[in-house]
Amino acid sequence: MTETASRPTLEAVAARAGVSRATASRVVNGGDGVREPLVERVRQAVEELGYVPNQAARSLVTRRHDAIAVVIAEPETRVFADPFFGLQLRGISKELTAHDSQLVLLLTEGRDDHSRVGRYLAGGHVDGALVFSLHLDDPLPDLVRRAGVPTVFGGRPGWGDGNRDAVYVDSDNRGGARAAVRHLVALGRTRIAHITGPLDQTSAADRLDGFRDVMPATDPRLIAESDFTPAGGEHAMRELLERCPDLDAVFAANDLTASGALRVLRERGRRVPEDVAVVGFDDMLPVAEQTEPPLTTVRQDIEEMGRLMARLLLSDLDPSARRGPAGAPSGLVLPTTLVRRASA
Amino acid sequence: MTETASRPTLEAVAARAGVSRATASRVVNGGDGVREPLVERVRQAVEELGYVPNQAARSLVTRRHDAIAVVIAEPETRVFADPFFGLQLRGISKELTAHDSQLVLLLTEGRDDHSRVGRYLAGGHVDGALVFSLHLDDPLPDLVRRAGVPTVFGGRPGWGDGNRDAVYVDSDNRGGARAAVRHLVALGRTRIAHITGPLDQTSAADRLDGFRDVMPATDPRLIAESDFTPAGGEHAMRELLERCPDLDAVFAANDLTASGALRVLRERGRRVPEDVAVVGFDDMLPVAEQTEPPLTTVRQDIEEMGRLMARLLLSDLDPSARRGPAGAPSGLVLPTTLVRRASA
DNA sequence: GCACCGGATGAGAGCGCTCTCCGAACCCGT
DNA sequence: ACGGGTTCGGAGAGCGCTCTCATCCGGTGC
Repeated sequence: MTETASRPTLEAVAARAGVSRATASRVVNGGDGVREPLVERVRQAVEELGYVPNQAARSLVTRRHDAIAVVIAEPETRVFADPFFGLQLRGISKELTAHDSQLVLLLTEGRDDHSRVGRYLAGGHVDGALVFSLHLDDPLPDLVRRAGVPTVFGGRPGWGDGNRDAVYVDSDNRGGARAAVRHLVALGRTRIAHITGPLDQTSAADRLDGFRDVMPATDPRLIAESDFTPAGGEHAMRELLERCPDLDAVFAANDLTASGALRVLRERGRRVPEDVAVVGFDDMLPVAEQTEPPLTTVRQDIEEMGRLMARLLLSDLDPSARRGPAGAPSGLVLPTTLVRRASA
Repeated sequence: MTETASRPTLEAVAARAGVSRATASRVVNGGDGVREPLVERVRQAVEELGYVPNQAARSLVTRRHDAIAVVIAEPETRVFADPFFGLQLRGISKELTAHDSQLVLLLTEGRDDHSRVGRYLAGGHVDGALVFSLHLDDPLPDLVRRAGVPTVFGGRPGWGDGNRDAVYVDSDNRGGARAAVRHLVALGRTRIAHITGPLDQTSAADRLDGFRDVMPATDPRLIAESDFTPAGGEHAMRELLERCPDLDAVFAANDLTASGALRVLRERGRRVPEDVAVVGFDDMLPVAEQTEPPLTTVRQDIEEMGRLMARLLLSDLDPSARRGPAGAPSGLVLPTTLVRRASA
């Protein structure tokens, strides 16, 4: 115990158990085809020596790494201003843990950093990748595809080039938007405005589509493009009030935007929800619960989304559960639910 | 190019460059002691073949992994409700990238999961660890120490057992709290209350200490223990108003708590900041900027904290820059700054 | 009782890399 | 030109593991 020596090897375990390295290996890897008494002896040796397999040596021969990369590409610092990724990571982590896989986190640092990620993925250091690519013009999906690593995307990637058969998990942005707007309609609102997110992101585009599904003939002046930020929400709200002073509801593409809109409405003396009903999207708790009044919004199960991505990837990697090349479900969409608070 | 064959090995590079594997290796690892023309030839071969070193093979012999673990131990889902860890991760990632190291993320799933992390760290899969352990009674620091992996802590760990010489990076919670309270004093406030965080976390304890530094003789009824949540803040604020209706300022241990307090103050008709001035802590943007009124608070440079942790760990690992065993700075405390908004 | 069979075990060959020798080549001074 | 010192480059031994194969065992059918 006092020895600073290196960790025990399989060899040592085998010696202690009085078996060959091969048998020891078999036991360590599940023990199939080894008779019980031997299994027991090896197990005990492992225990006594505190043996932990050397992953590097193992990878060298198996070419598996029991590790997957999580790539988060977001130039903005904004990324972590919201709990979104954190929750996804949590979901991913849970699933990976259950499969004894490790999570290698790759954050791209600015626009030029993509090649580093590409090189890493192509380098075969991980068994697969979960990629969060939010922008339509993001070079990342392409890069990843070329790296030839099994990949699952978080959020529907833009339909560039070869992304049509990309595997992804997304929440039902469109359906959620529909639910939100229908809720406003049910409230008797007729002049319903929409503050969009940046439309180069599929989530924002899908939410806009959902809005249009319910309000196909809406006055274009009731739609203001924005950027998912509170400041953007304020700006858009001012614009909308100017263009359409008679609006009686706002569906904001996310909670941050909604909070900005709320502020402007208050400032202009419009009561919420009496004069103007407001619905957000995301159910970003620290925001949605703290607005004045608390925000009615659309919740997505973000952690579940992460978990699902991981599960999908892992099943993709597991040869024993290989899905047919055809008919593979390439997109998985999680339901969203409306959370009623005070704002609508 | 069409071949699905495995990636090129050093052997292949060497062959193509017309040198031995050893020389190729030397070039790949910096090229010291190899003459220019050969270096060039090898570089070119690497380029042409798209050679990427097999990290597993390399680790097997060097016993380095160029990877560090980031351990985040937080039983609550709360963790990612705030951008704190995200920003730290960003800082850490930046620093690691600059050193060609990878980031392996380990999230503990509940109380019983510590042993898994301990095993992983002890397993020698990573070169070092950055550990976020927020609770005084957290078993993690102990575990990590026993795993014998070089470690830097994020946030001052509790002074349990052998933690006295733990290396950590923290922000100046105490100093920040002092600044916050001094600001309130400068505003002429005399009945200043403090809503604490959970006092089993060093950050909360340190902030309380800072409060006491400035208000040593404060009425104990002006201190309410809470839990860093908005709901907790509401509860504490109600309690405080009941006990001390004449209070004219509140220093909340974090922004979430402050937002809850703000809501109660508004509900009770106290004007902020006229009747009661409020200061928070963290400068958690989505919250602090959105409260009504916007929150005066204490900002900490979280990303820098992450970066510093990584730098510290890496320099610890780098034998060429080995610091003396004695006199090693074990704690690094980053400054905090007061951000004035409208609430105080 | 003997050839035969199937399953459990061991021997050994690598996986791709680094790094320690060593020999070869080259520099200088004389 | 030649010896002594310096580099530079190559050969080869592993790092710890998995996995194929050969081996060996006990049992079965005739």
